Amino acid sequence: MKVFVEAVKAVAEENRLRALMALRGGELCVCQITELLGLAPSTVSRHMSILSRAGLVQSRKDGRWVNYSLVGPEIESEAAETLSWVIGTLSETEQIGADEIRLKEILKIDREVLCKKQSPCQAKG
Amino acid sequence: MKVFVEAVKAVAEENRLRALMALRGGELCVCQITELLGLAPSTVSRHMSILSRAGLVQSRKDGRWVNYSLVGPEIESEAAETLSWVIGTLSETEQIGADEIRLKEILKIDREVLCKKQSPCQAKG
DNA sequence: GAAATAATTCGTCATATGGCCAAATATGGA
DNA sequence: TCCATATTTGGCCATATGACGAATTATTTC
Repeated sequence: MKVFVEAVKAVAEENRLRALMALRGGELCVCQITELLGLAPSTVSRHMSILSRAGLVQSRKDGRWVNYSLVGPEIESEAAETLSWVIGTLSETEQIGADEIRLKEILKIDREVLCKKQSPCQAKG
Repeated sequence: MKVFVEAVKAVAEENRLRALMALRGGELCVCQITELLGLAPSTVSRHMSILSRAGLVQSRKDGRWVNYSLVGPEIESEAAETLSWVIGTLSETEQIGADEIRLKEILKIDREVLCKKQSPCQAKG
């Protein structure tokens, strides 16, 4: 029950749902999700860690980047079931449709450029 | 999306999940759910109104009592889908099993007696 | 090793949530 | 009408949550 509740709580938030839906097309790094959601990178990181702790996504480190992806349905768990259900049920809303379009644009941008755009001057001076 | 998120938020709470599962056997009044969950009647009422606003349960007034029941799957809505999914997925946990047993005992008690037991002396003096 | 930088963690804030009690609102019965 | 009483609503409190910016960590590159 605890595990199930944790998974349901994880998907009971609009920005996290949008992130999950965006991941349908394959893994994304934090800065790409950040760009899509229009939140601070730290906020997105926290959201992704909540999804990860709940067992809905997994992360893969790639140099300085961390890529998140959906757990596959072959992982038999309440989390994975929750994930497939959410994806199957939510599929087409206005918000998600708009996100799909914007994500395509975001994926055209080189990741380096995208990230720099977000923190144009981390060290000032 | 808003509707879906509201439904998911509604089921993302342990006591509300227990209430929903208890309603599988048919409608229950607030005092019966209160007895099962061991919370204050006002708290249970609030939980039920959250479930109701989200479209997962409906209420039927019967004299002084208010009976809540699950919305049927014939109501095609994201809320109803959420409900069937939760019920199908959560089905057997330790907590839910224990609740089933206790609910059987609770249903043996006359509703009048049960309610009086909960507020033994509303008006004092 | 030092600089750059993607991501995370920490500190803080505002708001939401879940709990209770007390008061208000129905409703049935005397 | 007045009383009893099942439920709801309002007030309050403690804790959880989501947001941000600042500081920290990890990793590549010079």
